Amino acid sequence: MARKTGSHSEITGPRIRAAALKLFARHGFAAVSMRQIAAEVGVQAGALYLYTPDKETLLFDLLKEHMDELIAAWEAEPQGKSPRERLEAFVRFHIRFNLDRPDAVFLSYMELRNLGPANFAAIEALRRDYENRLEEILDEGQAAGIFAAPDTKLATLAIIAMLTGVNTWYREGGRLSRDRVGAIYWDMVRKSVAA
Amino acid sequence: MARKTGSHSEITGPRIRAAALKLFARHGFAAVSMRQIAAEVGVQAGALYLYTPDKETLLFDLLKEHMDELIAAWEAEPQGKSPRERLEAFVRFHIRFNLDRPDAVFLSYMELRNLGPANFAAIEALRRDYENRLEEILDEGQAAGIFAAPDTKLATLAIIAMLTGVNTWYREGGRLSRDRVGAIYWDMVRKSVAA
DNA sequence: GATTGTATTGAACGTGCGTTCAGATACTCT
DNA sequence: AGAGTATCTGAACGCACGTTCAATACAATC
Repeated sequence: MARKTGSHSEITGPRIRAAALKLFARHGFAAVSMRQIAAEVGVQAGALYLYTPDKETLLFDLLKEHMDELIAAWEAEPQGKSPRERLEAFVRFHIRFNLDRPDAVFLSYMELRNLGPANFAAIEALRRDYENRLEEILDEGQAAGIFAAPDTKLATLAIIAMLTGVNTWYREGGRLSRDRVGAIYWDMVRKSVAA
Repeated sequence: MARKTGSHSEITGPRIRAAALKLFARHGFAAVSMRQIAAEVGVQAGALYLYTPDKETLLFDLLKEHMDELIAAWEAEPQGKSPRERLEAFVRFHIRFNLDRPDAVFLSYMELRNLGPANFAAIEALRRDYENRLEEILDEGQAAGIFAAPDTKLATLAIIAMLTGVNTWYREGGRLSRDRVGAIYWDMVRKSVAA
């Protein structure tokens, strides 16, 4: 046996990335073998190397793609006029975006240490880029006198940690809808930096 | 060669746990081999099995010990009278305790998935126990009318996520002292649930 | 100084790892 | 129909894994 009927790289490629994302998120990068990923796709391990030069690059591509999507999605979001409107948009956007991609979010926070120095630096830079969007909102509000965060850098990190934490407990069909969760977190964030 | 000069279980046991904690936190549970842990201690891999029945139990013992210490330390903390005093004490305690044990905190959040169902449930129960301490403070304050969190359960999770996030960026000798960080976070937490 | 108990070695077990590659089959284009 | 390209198999490489255990050297007790 060799090439399989109906095989196409535009189909197999995405399926490999999807399988890797799911398995890495569930069991951890180091605990997942190339053979397991291949089995999930229904292919032999050797075939994966048509789509990635090695295992680490497969992880890196997933993380890079996630961060690029995150930043692009935020830039596509309608921007409010006031810092207050922009902060509310950020809070609701971050929760919504992350709840749509639990596996990728989990990976981004857990598996950075499995990257080599260059790949690690690339992802870190994207993360800082995203954080800076929030920090700028806080700085503007601070300058306008409508926020009174004791330290906008720390407030940035505190808010992002708080929002990202939603992914650890939120379950679809649970006590609260996504919108309700967004409203509750927005209330806490708003007050935490209020003047 | 067999037994080594100066060898004692009261010395080797803790050294094994310390080496495992350090390596698991740095590289991840699955990525660290028993041989690496043994090498860090200066012993052969077989010797580890005098101190643990298997690798997973070694991880579980580290997590269990950390959670027990966390709860015991909080109970040993002087309890303020008002909910406001107790909340401030919690915020400062959590940051301080976690900054003292970065490796154990990291493990507790990252490696739960490497536990079997029973061990996982045991750690989860301890975590919920700890979270309930904070939730009770918020409920008391809410009843007394001095807090106005929109949802004390979510406020609990949000505050803990925010505080635990300090471990991801704090570096000794950086821009801010631990006390200053505690003060800044207390300001944000206080306002976030303020009436 | 002999005896008993404790701590460790070192080799071995079977298994699975990431990765490579020659060969084989399916698709695409003329 | 046939040539050329894209896709995948299956076997193999050397290496490392978690765990077990008989043999053995040291420590503690008398």
